[in-house]
Amino acid sequence: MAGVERSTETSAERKEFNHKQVAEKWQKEWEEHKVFHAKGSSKKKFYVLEMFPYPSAAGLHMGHALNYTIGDIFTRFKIMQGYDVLHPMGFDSFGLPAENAAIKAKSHPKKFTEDAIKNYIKQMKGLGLSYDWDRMVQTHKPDYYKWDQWLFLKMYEKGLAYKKQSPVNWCPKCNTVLANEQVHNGKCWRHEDTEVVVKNLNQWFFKTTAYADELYEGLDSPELALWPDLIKKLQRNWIGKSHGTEIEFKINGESWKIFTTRPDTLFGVTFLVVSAQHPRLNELVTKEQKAAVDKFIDGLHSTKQEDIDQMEKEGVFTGSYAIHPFTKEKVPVYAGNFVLADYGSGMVMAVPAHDQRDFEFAKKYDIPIKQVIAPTFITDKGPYAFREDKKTGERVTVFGIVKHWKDDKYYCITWKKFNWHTFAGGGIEEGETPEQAVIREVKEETGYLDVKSVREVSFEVFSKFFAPHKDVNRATCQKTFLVELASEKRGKISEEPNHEQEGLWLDKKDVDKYLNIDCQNFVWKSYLSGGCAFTDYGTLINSGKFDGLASVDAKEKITQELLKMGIGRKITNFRLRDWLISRQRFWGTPIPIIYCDKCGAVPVPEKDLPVELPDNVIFSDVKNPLIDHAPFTNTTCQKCNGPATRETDTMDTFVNSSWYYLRYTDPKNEDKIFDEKIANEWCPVDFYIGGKEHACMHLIYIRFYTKFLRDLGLLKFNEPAIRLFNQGMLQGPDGEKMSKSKGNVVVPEVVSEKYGLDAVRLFLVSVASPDKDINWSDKGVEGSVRFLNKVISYVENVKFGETSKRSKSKIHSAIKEITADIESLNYNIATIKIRELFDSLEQEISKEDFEMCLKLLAPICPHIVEELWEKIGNKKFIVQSHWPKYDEKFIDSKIDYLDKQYESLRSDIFDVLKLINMTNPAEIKIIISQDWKYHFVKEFKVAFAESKDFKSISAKLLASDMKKYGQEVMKLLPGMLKDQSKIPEIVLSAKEEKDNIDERGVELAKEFDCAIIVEEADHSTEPKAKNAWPGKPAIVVK
RNA sequence: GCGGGGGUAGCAAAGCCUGGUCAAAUGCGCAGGACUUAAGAUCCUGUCACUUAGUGUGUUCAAGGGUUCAAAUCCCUUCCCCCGCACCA
Repeated sequence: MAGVERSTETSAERKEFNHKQVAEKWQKEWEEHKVFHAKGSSKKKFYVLEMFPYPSAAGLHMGHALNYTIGDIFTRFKIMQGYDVLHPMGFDSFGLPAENAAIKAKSHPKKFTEDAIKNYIKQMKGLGLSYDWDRMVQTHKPDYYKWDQWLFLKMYEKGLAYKKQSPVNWCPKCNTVLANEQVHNGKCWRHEDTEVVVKNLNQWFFKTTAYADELYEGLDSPELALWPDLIKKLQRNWIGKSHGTEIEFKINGESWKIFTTRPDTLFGVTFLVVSAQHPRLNELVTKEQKAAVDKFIDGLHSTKQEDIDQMEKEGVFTGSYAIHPFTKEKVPVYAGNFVLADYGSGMVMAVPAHDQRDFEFAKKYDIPIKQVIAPTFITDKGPYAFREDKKTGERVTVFGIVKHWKDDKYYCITWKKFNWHTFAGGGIEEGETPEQAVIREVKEETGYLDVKSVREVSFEVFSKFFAPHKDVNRATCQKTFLVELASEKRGKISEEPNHEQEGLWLDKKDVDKYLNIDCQNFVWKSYLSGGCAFTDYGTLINSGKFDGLASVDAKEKITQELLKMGIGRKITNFRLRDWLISRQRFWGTPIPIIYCDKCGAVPVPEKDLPVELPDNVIFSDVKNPLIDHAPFTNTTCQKCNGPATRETDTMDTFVNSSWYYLRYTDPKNEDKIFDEKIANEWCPVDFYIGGKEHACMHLIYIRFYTKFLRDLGLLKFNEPAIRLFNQGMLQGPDGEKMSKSKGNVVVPEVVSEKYGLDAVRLFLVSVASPDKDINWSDKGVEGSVRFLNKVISYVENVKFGETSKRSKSKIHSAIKEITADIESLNYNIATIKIRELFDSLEQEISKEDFEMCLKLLAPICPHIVEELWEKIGNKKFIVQSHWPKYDEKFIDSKIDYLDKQYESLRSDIFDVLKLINMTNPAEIKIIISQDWKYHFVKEFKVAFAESKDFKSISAKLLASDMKKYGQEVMKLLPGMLKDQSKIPEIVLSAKEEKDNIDERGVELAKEFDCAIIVEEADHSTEPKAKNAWPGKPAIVVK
């Protein structure tokens, strides 16, 4: 342990380069020179935004650091590219934790909040993040939430803010409303013995559903093209647009609506279910059923999620019947616990045959199940594929799943001629019932005579195929029965050409493998499962004039018919609900509404905003202190001047974060929420970074607000951000989420003190792609420290002069790749390339070229790089220098290839030395391949590109000058064809290869401490010379 | 149940979209060597297995199948892990 301890100390300090001082020095310099101030004057603007934090008392953690580093790197990159970058930070400072702390300490949440903010700012500044601090917003300040209230009034004006009854979690002991997070397993977080109850309270809502369609359709718009697909999918799901049909059922003469996405199953309706919470439920309950229904409703405990999850589908008959719009049959109406009151119309039609949930319900309450959709199998491949050009003959068939009299075995039949594996069965004859037919068929085909019982299993199934021997299509409707045998008593198999059939008994588990016809398999599975709903599409049966239609067509036709009858219409439904913004809490934006006995709810006039939270309140743990705070609540009505009281509910904190990105553009405006011109210049945000956990809340709300503000005429765009990025989570070294209880929390200050801030930054972005979760690793950071030390010592020893061609090529291709990698957020790849670049630098380099390298590292390790930048004699900040541009003319792929070749030569020499166990060779001879082989490879590649056939390639090659080397060529060819890795990607010439190795001769001689001789095979006397190959010289060690 | 993301060498993690240059970048770990009185640091080498005066062979990218001259990469099936949503009619 002691050794480890020492090692890190020395590694961080050995260069007499005090990381901490360097970091502080440059942070100060940047601040003094206002390096990160957005000017707003330039045309080339860029807006980088990270989701602002809730300032928790625990302070900034490493995960924040990762999140902000991602944005910081991008910001610096964009500044260097010459953009005027807006990169602000602020605080989402209303929220429960501060209020809870205040309750505990009998203090004010403002104090906790502002202390936490101070701490956050200090920490963030300590991380050297590139924020324009002059633009900070804090949502708990009246000059900010004033505009929340203003927006509320605007929504109220447009009818988008409204009040209605809604259930909330209520703790009877606390006598207060609880947030969802405060409910633990259905109990109050402070009273573990107290059940939370659901209470209906009058609550404020924002009508997000007014924009549901646009929010949904917008996901496909080009404006969100750069949002991650994942987020868009989550939102799509959340908004949940579904198309369906609304149908009216008459119940007791009244009209009741239901919503369905499957109007094609309408004829299968055997009951209706109304939500137990339906406001009009009572109208349906008859006197006789009242007691039962009341009992049922009392039995429903709460609407808490945990309970709902485990709840069985239950219901009770209301006593009323609905009239089926087509069949005019009476179908019973049930009240059920599984129907949502606020989705659709709070009532559903139940089709047990084709909906699993309805199926279970029907089984439980013994309600008839009526099949109206037949599973349909159309053979579309092979000789029996259904043919449009042939006539179709329809017939009804019966099949028997024949069960053994003793064992759990089933009788199956092979139709040799067709290679069909089926159960026994066939057509129905004149005058037969299906049961009679199946018994007859079974007897004929199996020979068994002693049938114990017959019962229909599975659905009627349709299949369509072509019968080649009859030259017609067959469309069959198949009924399936379980036929149980009583004994082995057997007669003659009488089916006519019985030599074409072969029957056998199969174990239950083998049947499905044996059957090779889809519809037979379907009925078998259906029999095994003991029955379940068939929920797929198929062909309509038992549906009057709609029989024979496919589901898809039937949906349309049935809806049309209902429309004609005036009792149905096509509608679109959304899962998205209106946004409940009321919070029975103190620490939030007060809702600017007053209540007057005479005038009701009256909005506070704009000129009286903000409605401020009072400072001198007394917190108790019982309820929102605003309620008893007379100076706040008592007011006068704007309309009648009579006495009135203020709304004491505050707004959900998501309200505050739904438009903050706009306020940053004009944070100090006292007259307006923001200046439209400025906001429209900066926005939408070019690059928005935050966690994916916000997919369905914050990111929906912020889109909603953007659209609302657009409709107020304040914005000229539809979506808040052009590009969205979801960073991964940083986990502890153990791969677990960091938490105090697990003791795996990594604190930014502590580690940057130990390893240096830039090393930590480098590590954070080099472990993995920033959108993946990563694990903290001390060892990993040490690796980053090592690399930075190398860079520092390189600068100490570098000789500025000429850059070699090789380095030049490397630098320019690095610039090209790294620029693209940073742009696309592949920071991890960028860091690897930066490491490779610095590792490849030679002692001598031109100053300009080295500066380009340094710039590439600047966004990731800004402090050290700034220091080195100064050290090599630069005045202006490196962040304000220009991002390097690559020049294609310096990039030489040949150099790369020669480098690779050289590397492999070195490693081959190592191999040989190791193999012959020689440590001090006297001489190493490197023999470059014969000249003709280069031609051979070149010509081979040409021939190979045309054809991969051995004969044609060899013919082509032997027709050329290669004929001279025919014997060798023919020896080499098969190998090259077999293993194409032997084909060099670039073929140079013997001379170029020799020059390359000659050039490196000194290096090699030094490395192996011996004489290096390079010669060409054509002039070599070594027998090994013949082994040489283009790109792979022969090696002889002495 | 629905939806999403994954499974790559001791570990972490690239590669997959756009198949060949992939026994697979890079970092960590580990081993050997150089330097050193020594340790640390640094540098070099190796790190799937076997084999050899050599650049070879074998078996690998969760498992199985398929497409292809060629598969970590494309298609199908199965298994496992993670994460969202959850009675949405």
